[in-house]
Amino acid sequence: MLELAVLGLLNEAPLHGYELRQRLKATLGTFRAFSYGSLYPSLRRMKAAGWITEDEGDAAVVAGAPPLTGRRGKVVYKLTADGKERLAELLAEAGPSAWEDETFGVHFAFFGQTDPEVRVRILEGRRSRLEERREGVATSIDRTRSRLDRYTLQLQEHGLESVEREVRWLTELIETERRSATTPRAVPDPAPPHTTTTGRGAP
Amino acid sequence: MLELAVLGLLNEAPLHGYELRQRLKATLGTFRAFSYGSLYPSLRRMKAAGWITEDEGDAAVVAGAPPLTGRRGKVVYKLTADGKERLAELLAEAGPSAWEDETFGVHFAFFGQTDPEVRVRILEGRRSRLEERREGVATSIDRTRSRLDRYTLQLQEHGLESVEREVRWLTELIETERRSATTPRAVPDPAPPHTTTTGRGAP
DNA sequence: TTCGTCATGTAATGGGTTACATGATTAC
DNA sequence: GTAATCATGTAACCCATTACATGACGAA
Repeated sequence: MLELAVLGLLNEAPLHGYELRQRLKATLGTFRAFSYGSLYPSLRRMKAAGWITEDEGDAAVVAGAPPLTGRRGKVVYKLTADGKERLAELLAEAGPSAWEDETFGVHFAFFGQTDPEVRVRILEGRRSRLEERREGVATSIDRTRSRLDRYTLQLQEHGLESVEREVRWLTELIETERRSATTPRAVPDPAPPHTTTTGRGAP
Repeated sequence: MLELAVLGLLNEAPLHGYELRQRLKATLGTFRAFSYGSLYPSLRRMKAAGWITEDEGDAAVVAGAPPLTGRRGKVVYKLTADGKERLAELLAEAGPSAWEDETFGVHFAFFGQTDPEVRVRILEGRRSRLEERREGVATSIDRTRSRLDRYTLQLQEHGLESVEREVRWLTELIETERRSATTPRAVPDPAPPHTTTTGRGAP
């Protein structure tokens, strides 16, 4: 998880740990947050694995500065060739490991770096996963409605509506993906001639 | 978490492990699932703590059955007096431990056993927590909108809408709570005058 | 000079999961 | 009899969190 997120971000630009965490928050939004307590050890592991290297940052760049005792300047990390390979591998995953609750958001956040076909497969995988869940909850509600207490029922229904909402969202995304897939012209990147789909129109 | 859920369920009726897990699924719905790998050890701990006791279930009830070698009949658990006390303690919590993402659903599921004032405080706590988050995400989106890639933006907006939706839900719940608090008459159960959101219309 | 925030890190702990192992009971 | 599902449990692991410790740097 963190692995994909870090590799994905570093593939856009070299960053140091602190910065990385801010970007993580900004990129994943409500979806997930990571603490330094997991970030730094993770960076260490990834460095050991040869996926990233430390690139001297600001602090050390001060040229002939006296040999700093502690040497605690910023440590800027960047991807190695192996790291890019590893990232490609992670981005190519199109199974449950990409569409389960804990992982989907991170994979989605890096769809910009993901193969279009993989994107669609992940979106569809998640959608059918959620559809199953919707059926399960819906029948569970129907079976037990009368016995359920007021609050439990409310919780079930809110959950059900959340799932339904996400299914609709996914369906829209899938349609958009298909349209741009069958229209290989244009759509080279997010900023096409005019505003395109960026539109936050009425629901 | 599991602790509250288990105590809450056992307070409604004695159950054995397997049953407990089914009920857990049915009660928490989309919100959370627990595996046996956490359930059974948890039961063992709670037994050691004196909150629950094993009550002979079906298998052992078979009267003068020959001394079963393994003796692996169902083990029905029930609350002890200490367990009820512990449950009351957990249900009285009205701080972050009750309204954070991971915990709120479980607390909400047992609102039926929770003091009305605590209910409102938890609902309000969660709502203001979510409102903060909403502000954070909203400004983050505005600040970075132009730089964000298509998918990241989509993820942010979906997240934002989810948060806004939950805030509205909470607001409705809070109002309902207040109404029944100031109108001690009636309201012994769900059946409201108009169907509100219960509507599960055509697919 | 003191406060906030930038910046890096470790140790202890936590709360679960997966995979495995076992066996009883029920339905066909 | 055999498959499904009910039923209980353990061991190994995972991925993170919290709390702590340290220190540089800029602004008030």
